Amino acid sequence: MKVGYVSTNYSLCKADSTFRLSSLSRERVLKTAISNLECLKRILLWNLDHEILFFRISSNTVPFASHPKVTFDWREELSSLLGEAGDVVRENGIRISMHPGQYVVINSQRRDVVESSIAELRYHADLLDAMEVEGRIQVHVGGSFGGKVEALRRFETNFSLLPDNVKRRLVIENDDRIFTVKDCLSLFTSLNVPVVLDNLHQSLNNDGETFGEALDMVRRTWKERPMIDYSTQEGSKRGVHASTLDENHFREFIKSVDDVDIMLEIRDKERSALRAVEILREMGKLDRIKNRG
DNA sequence: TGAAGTCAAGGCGCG
DNA sequence: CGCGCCTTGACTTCA
Repeated sequence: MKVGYVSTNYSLCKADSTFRLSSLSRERVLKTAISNLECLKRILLWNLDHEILFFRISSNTVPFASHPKVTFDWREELSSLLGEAGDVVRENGIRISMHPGQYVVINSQRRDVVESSIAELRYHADLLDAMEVEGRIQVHVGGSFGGKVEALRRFETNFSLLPDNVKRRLVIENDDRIFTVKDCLSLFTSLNVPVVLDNLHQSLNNDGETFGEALDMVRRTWKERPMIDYSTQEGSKRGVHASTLDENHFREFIKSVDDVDIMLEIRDKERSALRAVEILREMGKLDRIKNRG
């Protein structure tokens, strides 16, 4: 199994810097993106030294890349840095995901929202294409306007509008209020899109199945090893991610799963990832680094 | 330099 | 019907 964390590394550098739309300029986008990509490469190398082989790249890497005001070719300008980061990923068997924000709503009933969602997804896929890596792009189903059945149908309809490089990379995650694992599985049946299982969301929003049953079901949607999101809740605040790894919970959790890669959605990022690596190693469940025996 | 004010975007729940 | 919430909240301006 591999363990990963999200977007940036607090002890190393910031890979998710952005700025205000009001200060948008070609120079500002490039300056920030260069700094984010240099940091990303440092993080990936640092992660290798610490046996962390899964990483979620920030959607902020190239700020405003999908905004209509960004008309220049950022891929061209950033190609060598994108290539360098991609080399680190490929040469070491690192697994990559991305998770666009709440404004990507594929099943929106508003045409303008669908269009901007497609643009944002295209940016994510283009970034991974430019890095020449096999990364997954993880989204939620979206809103429930008109009822869940209608909303799922709208997702299926709008899915056909996505560019091929997005379709190939897209995976769907169960959410904590509306769309359960079972709902996501119905989209796998119609669209062949794998399902990312989030344990915290599944515990808050399910159809009576256990976590183990949910995992068995989503496993069948993946050709490669399933990705799962792992978190626990911070106190009694519904859906709020823990500030740090609950080691006892994690240990028990790990006993119940095999053959998955685990993305930690824990707020202290690399700190918890280091602890999780230790625990997996202890339990003999940690993937070794490619080409290093 | 610290604090206050503002931020691209959607959708939902709550009052 | 308008507002706050999603977030280790962060950027930017103002004093």
